[in-house]
Amino acid sequence: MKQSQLFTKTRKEAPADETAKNAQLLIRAGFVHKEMAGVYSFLPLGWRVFNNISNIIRDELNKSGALEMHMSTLQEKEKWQKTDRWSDDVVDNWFKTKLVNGTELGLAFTHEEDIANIMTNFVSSYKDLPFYAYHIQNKLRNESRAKSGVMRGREFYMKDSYSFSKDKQQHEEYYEKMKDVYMNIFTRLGIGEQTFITVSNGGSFSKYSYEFQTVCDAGEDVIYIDEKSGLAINADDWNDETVADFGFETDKSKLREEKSAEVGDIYSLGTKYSEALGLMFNDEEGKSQPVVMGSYGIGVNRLLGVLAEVFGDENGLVWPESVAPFQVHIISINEDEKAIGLYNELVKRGVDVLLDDRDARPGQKFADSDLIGIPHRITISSRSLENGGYEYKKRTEDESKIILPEEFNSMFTR
RNA sequence: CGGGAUGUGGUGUAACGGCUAACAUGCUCGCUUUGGGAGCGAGAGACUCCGAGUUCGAAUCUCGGCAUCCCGACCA
Repeated sequence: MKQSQLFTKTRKEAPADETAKNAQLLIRAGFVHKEMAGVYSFLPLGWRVFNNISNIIRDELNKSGALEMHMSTLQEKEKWQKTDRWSDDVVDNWFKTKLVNGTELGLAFTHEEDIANIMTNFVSSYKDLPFYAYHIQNKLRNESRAKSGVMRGREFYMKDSYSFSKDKQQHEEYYEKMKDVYMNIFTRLGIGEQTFITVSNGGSFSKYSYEFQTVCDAGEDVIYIDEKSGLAINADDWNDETVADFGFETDKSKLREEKSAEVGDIYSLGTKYSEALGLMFNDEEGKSQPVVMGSYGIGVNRLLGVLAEVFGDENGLVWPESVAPFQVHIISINEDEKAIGLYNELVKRGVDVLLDDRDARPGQKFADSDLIGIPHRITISSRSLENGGYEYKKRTEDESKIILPEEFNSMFTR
């Protein structure tokens, strides 16, 4: 894409009402627009990153055997009454609305009820199990307090997967596999090093569940990391029994304490939803049994915020290669012809390139490039050409070097 | 939902109860400039969040509302 066509602009200063680093950088660089507290729109650059994150998640989930689908945001009251989650006394963050005829509807804050109900149409035998589905879509929660920029909003995006199994054992197989699938995702997103599988309480369904916590100053959680096992425990769930069950060091001070942001979680749901919504199958003996369910979430926009938090520096955003809005930023300094030539060549090779062809001064182009945070920068100027080629610099490095045009042939493969 | 704070051109800030609400940045035009957010000049851009009240006089004080941020509670 040519930057002269990019309608968003960078800003020198962040709005005074944003204190979170992620929101400050994302707004300054033109990735998101704040609609209201806890509600952000994605602008072209931000949406590219969002989709790159989504696609990595998709890829890994598809490999795990899950199938992507999409559910509705408008939800019928009746389904939620079956699990006793309609009442505002039980779930206090519903957004509810009405049809013109007065029928009450809810705007989905999660989708367990919906998917369990949908699957009643397709499950009747143990031979239908197991199977896995997922969706990536917005969820609406009437949070009493939005905070941390794009990391905790009232409208946000989640990837949620659901597993449907005939028994606990079958369920455990996929559940355990998801730990690896999730860590693969976070590794590909560039935060594998700082993301820890974290023991948490399992709610009413099972004794324990697992969260995926990324070490991050802007996080809302505190975790204790056992460096030896690589496993962490959520500070909220620190108790003698859990510590013993997982063999954690009993002396808290010997563990590494970090602030962290929850980027994913995996839950065993048991048969709570299947029983309530009638998601049953006939087992080998022809006896009716409830399906054993699991749910597995990843916060997509939260990840985008976490990446901005974890990698952003004093000059702006620093995107990992795997999710950057573009792989290469070409900056032309009065050498548009040569720059367009390289641009066309790279585009032909399938590289995502942003070409700064604006009529702007070099200083501004460099500053904008740093702020936007594309991993590779190529400067084409009379100076670089005199030195025999193009000037190349990584966003994460301070020094640039001259690279000959032909050397680019082997570079920039995502 | 409890507690605290703040609302002034697009953005960031200033202004004692008293002149035509100031400065920077961004934007437009002209000239000059061209390797780290250029310089000079000329412009456009505000019912000071909304509504009441106090006062001769309100951006400024009081009350109410709305909005935003922060701490806490909540986070299926």
